[in-house]
Amino acid sequence: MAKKTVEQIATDLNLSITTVRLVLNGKAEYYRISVKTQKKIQDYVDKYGYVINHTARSLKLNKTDTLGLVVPNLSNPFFSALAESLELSCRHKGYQLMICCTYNDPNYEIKLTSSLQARNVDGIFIVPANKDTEAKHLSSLDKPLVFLDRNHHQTTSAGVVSDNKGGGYLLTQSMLTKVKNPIVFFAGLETLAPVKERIEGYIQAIKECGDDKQIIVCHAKNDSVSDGELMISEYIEKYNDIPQNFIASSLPILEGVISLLHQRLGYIPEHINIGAFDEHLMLNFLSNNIWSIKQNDKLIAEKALYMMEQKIANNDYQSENIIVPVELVYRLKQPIKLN
DNA sequence: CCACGTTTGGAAACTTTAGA
DNA sequence: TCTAAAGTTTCCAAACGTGG
Repeated sequence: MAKKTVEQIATDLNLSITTVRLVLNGKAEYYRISVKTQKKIQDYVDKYGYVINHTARSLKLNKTDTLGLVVPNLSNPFFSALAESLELSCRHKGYQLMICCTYNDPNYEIKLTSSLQARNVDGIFIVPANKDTEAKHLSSLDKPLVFLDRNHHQTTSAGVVSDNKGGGYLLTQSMLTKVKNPIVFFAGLETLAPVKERIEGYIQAIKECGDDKQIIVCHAKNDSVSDGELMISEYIEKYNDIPQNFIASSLPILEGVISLLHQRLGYIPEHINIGAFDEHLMLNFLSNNIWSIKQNDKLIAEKALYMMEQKIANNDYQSENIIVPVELVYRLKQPIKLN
């Protein structure tokens, strides 16, 4: 069946385009279109259907009711959770969200954002790869921008991030109450602001504990499972031992670390104390003591969308950087009681 | 310079009402 | 009953950005 345009309906019913449009857009009451006419149009639509042409609408209105989201990837569960929360928030407010992945390629990130702009999205949420790409977006895009997850401290930018330093501090401090040996920090890419901040929190907590504990930070090339594996195999080679306590700066890194331990040993030693950034239900199924920092993706999404709406509504909206609190989740294994 | 399909402000066309 | 005013319903034409 050929799709019907407003014009087609108007022609077939001997009405004007405007009248049909008003009824279709629910403005019939306001413009007091007669019930007879309304019914005529309604019956026609019930029979043949009508799908609005958003391209034409956008052409006229110069807005698409579409927002863009640029994230590094969706395999990191934090980003998929964030994308999902944002998608739900957007849907709730009548926006369609276009989700794009950079796969950690800064050049591709630039291409994606300008491509979104070319498609006339009303605004773009970006998880920027680094300070340079963030600056580039700010200077070359003229759409409202809201940065997520990473704060590179640009004065003019709007952003929503988690309290990463606080999270690192909280996590380390809590582990220290239970742990004797040093805690190793397995970190993703060092240039990423959240990683840096989490390490700062870790170092501060260790310094404050006064036990003269060692600070050990290992860096991976990237925030990926394979680089996590590589990082711990280098650690094992260097220290000729597996770490007794460690913190992973992201879930992909954690996956890499425990996956390599599993490959090498055939199991994950239960005595290892694990600290993780980003919460995941599957952590329930490890037999270790586990502390994890849960980011509030829902709140991040809500704040970010609110900010975006402010920016869309008026150009001189005062940009701000919001820091969203995190939550510590722990799973301390109780010894099994027999009898 | 038109075509695409929609939105928009302004106005035409028609109907009802009030007053004489 | 007639007329003008008021109220109601519908329509017109231009514009949006880009490719052919």
